[in-house]
Amino acid sequence: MFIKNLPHKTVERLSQYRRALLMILSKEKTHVFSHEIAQMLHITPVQVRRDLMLIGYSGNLRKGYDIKELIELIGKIIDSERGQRVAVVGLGNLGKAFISYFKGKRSKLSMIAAFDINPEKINRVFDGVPCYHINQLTDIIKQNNISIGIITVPSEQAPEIAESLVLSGIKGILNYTPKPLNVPAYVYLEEYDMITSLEKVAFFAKKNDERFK
Amino acid sequence: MFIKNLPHKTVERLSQYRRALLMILSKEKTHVFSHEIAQMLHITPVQVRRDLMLIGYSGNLRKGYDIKELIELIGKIIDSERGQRVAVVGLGNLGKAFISYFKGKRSKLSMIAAFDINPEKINRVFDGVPCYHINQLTDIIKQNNISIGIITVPSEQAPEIAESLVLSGIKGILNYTPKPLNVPAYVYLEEYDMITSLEKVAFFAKKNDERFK
DNA sequence: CTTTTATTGTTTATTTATTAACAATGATAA
DNA sequence: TTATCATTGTTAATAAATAAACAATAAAAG
Repeated sequence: MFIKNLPHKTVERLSQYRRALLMILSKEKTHVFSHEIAQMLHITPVQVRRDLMLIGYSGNLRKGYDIKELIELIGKIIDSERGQRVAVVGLGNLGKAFISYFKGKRSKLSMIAAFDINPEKINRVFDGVPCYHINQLTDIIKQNNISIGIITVPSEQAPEIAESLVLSGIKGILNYTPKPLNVPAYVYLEEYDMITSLEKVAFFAKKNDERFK
Repeated sequence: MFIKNLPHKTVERLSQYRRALLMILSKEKTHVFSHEIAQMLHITPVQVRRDLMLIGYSGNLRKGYDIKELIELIGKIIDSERGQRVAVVGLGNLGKAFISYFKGKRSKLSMIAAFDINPEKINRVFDGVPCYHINQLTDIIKQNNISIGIITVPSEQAPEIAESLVLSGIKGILNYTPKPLNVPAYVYLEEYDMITSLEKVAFFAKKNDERFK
């Protein structure tokens, strides 16, 4: 399904809507109102309705949105029809955390491989994901048509890993190291640094505190 | 130091500027141009200059910005003068990742305590951080005047942990579970979900790929 | 049958964030 | 001394994101 130029933030929220909807799906409810979704995610009902408008979904005036239908539609929009395969590079704590957290999550993404240099980890399986030596990276990625790479290695090694990933034909990179990477324009890059997040929380917590006291 | 209403994004970038500046500080350079900072972080030089304008920092027309001075000024603005203490709740892979990643990072934030329910972890020290049982959470937080909490427990437990943190007087929470939390307005809450990030990368990687092929 | 109510869908307004434009500066070279 | 150059600092313009406003609708109540 094709919708032109969905805003970045809307894409992010669609993923969150789906997650939230899956959580309440079990609870024998079949429909949900925009303000209920909004409350779950700390946003406004207008925001929700606007996003749903953008993806062309219509709810029922009296009952709200059909949960199952909406989950399905979001999938049609944000998932790739043929699925996408993912690899984690770096099986330290963060890499392991990602894999175990990913485990059992539905969706069209499948975690295919992990890479490390530690001999104790290589050729073992972690939460269903086999670990290979980093020097097999290109081969495994090409063979399995893996299109997304998650970088969780020590930051010094991040640039060379990124380069290998790009050369192996990866399409998107999620970088969890504090080292900003350079990749060609045809590779989508997202960077996240935990310390930056923490410092942001610290700043606004301090500020908030001053405001409320 | 006080600057009124620094934009959210600017605060985030200030933290990144500092990180980047600390990285190049060693390299015997004393000054840096806006376009150099920009290149490191994949943003525009104007963005950098604008942010620095907002915090009232002036560079040298010919030499650029004094790296040490700028690092110091950013510290005065985003750090709390008296420092802030941090605790991690949940010592699984993600909690451990956070602690080990945090280790050795300067800044006015100090990691004081970790909490878990696993007896094998309790009363041990991880990367310099002592682990306590969760039922000691309130006591330890109050005793040590901890103001920031990071939640890395399984998502079902997140709401009760958040509640305990709030009752213990925490000022800011960084939630890494996919369960959105509710906290009073005087507590600053930041939520991050790895799967959402991954789905976003998957979406834009797919889109990018179509555009470039 | 009419009014009230709660909701959706959409347009318009506002706010926030980014980018463009350009004057001012002062070192360097002509 | 004068012109050239690369840079900063700031204002103005644009774009992206959010929120407000409100008509349309259909169920329920009177």
